[in-house]
Amino acid sequence: MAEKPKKPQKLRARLPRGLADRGPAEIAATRAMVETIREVYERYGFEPVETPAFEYTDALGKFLPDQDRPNEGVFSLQDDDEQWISLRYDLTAPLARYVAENFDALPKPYRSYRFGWVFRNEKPGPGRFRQFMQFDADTVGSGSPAADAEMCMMAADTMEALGIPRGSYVVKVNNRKVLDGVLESIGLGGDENAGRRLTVLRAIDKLDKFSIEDVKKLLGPGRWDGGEEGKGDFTKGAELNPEQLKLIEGYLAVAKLEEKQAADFAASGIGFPASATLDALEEIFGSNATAKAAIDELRVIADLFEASGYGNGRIVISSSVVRGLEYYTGPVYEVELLLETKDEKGRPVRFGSVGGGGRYDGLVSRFRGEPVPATGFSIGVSRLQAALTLIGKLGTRPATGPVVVTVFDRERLADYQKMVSQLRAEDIRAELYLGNPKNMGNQLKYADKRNSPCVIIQGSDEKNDPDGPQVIVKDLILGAELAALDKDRDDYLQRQADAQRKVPQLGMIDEVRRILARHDVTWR
RNA sequence: GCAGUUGUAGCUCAGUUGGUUAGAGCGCCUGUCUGUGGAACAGGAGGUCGGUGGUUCGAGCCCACCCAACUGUACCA
Repeated sequence: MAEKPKKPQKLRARLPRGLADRGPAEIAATRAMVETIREVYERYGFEPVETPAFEYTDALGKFLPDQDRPNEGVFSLQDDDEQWISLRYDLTAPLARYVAENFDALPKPYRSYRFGWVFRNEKPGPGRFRQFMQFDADTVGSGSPAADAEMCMMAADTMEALGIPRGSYVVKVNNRKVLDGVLESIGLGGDENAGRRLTVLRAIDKLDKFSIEDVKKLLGPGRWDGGEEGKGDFTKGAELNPEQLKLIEGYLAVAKLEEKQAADFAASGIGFPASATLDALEEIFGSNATAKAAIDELRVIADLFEASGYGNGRIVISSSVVRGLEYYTGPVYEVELLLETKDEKGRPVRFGSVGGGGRYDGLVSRFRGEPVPATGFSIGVSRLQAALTLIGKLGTRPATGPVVVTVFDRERLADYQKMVSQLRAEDIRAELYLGNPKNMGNQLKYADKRNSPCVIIQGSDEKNDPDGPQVIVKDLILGAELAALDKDRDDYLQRQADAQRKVPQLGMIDEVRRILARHDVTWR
C-alpha cells in the first residue's frame, strides 16, 4: 500500500475578526440609508466635506500621556519620517483638524456633513465592528444652544426618514455640565479627583444596562461581573461615602423618573414637559452654580425643541446620558432605538444607541489660540443598518441580476453579443453567458443564481423559423413560481412552457420589458 | 484584560464505558437530460476530529497547556 501523498498545506482564507465582507444586498441597503440621511442633513443646511482615513496621531489626540506611543485602541503606524499616523476612530476629530487648518476661508458658523469608515481596535461584538460607517453633521463656531437643539431635531427627523416610526426611537439630551456640577457638589471637584469622577460617570452611564442597585455597588465598593459575590471579575467601585452616595442617589432617582415618564408616554401618547424633571434636578443641585447654569441651558434647549413640536416624546431630557468621557463639554445627545426583537436563537436583543453627539468646545481651539465652540451629531450607520435588518425594515432580498443571453451555438457568439448590446442600449442590464456553454442547463442555473428576471435563448429552430427569426424569452421568476405549484414532471414541463414565450427577434426588447414590468424590476 | 461555555465536512449536527477504514442531512460538483434552472434518481469531491504535548497496546473521547469563537464583564475617543 502506497502511502497517501501528503497534500500541501493550504493557506486558509479568513477575515480578521471584527471585519465584515459586504454583498450586493448590504451595499444597496447602505447606499439607500446614506442617501436618506444626506437628504435630511442637506435640508438642515449642511454642506458636504470629506477628510482622509489617516491623520497624524497627535491631531486625533490619541497619544498616551507621558508615553511616545499611540493609544492601543487606534490602529497606528509610523510614517517614514517616524511620525505616528493613525486611522481615524471617528469623524469629529478629523473635522476639527480640517476646520482649524482652513479656518480663515470657511464661513462661520461652519456647517458640514460627511460619512465614511472609521476604525477602532476594540473587542468586536454583535453589531460592533472594528471598521464601521458613521454619518456626521457638525456646526462649528456657534455656542448657541439653538445649534444643539437643532442637532436633536435633525436626529429625530433622520430616524423617521429612515422608516423608524415615532415612538420607536427617542433622542435623549443631557448636559455634561450638570454632571460636573453634581460631582462638584459632592466634593469631587479638582484635578486630584479626576479618577474617581470618571468612575462615577461610568457608573451613571450604566443606568440603562444595570439596576439602580448594581449602579450603587459601582458607586460604592464595587461589583462582581456575574452580578453576585465571587462570580466573574470584580469591578472596583468609586468608594463614595454615605453622604456622597445619598446625593448621587437623588440624581439617579431623577434619571429613573425620566425613564418612567418616557415609558408612560410611549403607552399613553401624551407628552410631558421637560421642565418637570429639570425642576426636580434644580431642587437637589440648584445651589451649585455649575449645575444651575447647565440646567438653565437645558431649559433653553427644551424650549426650542418643544416650540417646534418635538416635545411629544421624540426628544427628552435624560440624566443617565453621559457619552464619551474625553472631549464633550456641554450638551450631549444620544439616539436610542426602543424596538425590542429576538435574534435567531430567540433571545431578546436591545439595540441601544445608534447615534449620538454633543458639544465639544475644546476640540478646534486646541489648534488655535481662540475659543471655537462646536457641536455635532453622528449616526452609527453600520449599527443602525444591523438593527434595521434584524427587525426587517431593510430588504435583504438580493438585487435582481441582469438578463442573460444564453449561448446555444458557440459558432454564433457574435449574434448573441449583438442581442446583449441591443438590450444594454435600451438601459436593460444584460450580459452574455461567459461560462462553458456546453449545455443549456448550466446556463439557466447560472441565471437562476444571478437572480436574473429572464433569459434569452435562440437555437437553430428559432433562427430558421418559417415566420422569420425568433427568440425564446424565458421568465425565470414566473417559472419559479409555477414550478413550486406542482411536482409532477409532465405537468411541470407543461407549465414551464407557460413561463417562456417565443417571439419574433425584432420584438425581443418589448417582451423583456413586459417581463420586467410584470415583476416590477427597476434595478433602482 | 477577566470569567464562563463551546470547538467533528462549506452549513446544522451524530459519534456508545477509550477499540478496525469517523458518519447523516442540507449544500457543492458530475451524470441520467440528443435544446431548458428550481423536481427525482445515481455517483463524486470535501475532515491535520481547533493546535501542541502527555496517559494508554490503542485517543474524536481522558489529562495539561495553547489558539479561536460565543456569552457576560471591563475599556470604548
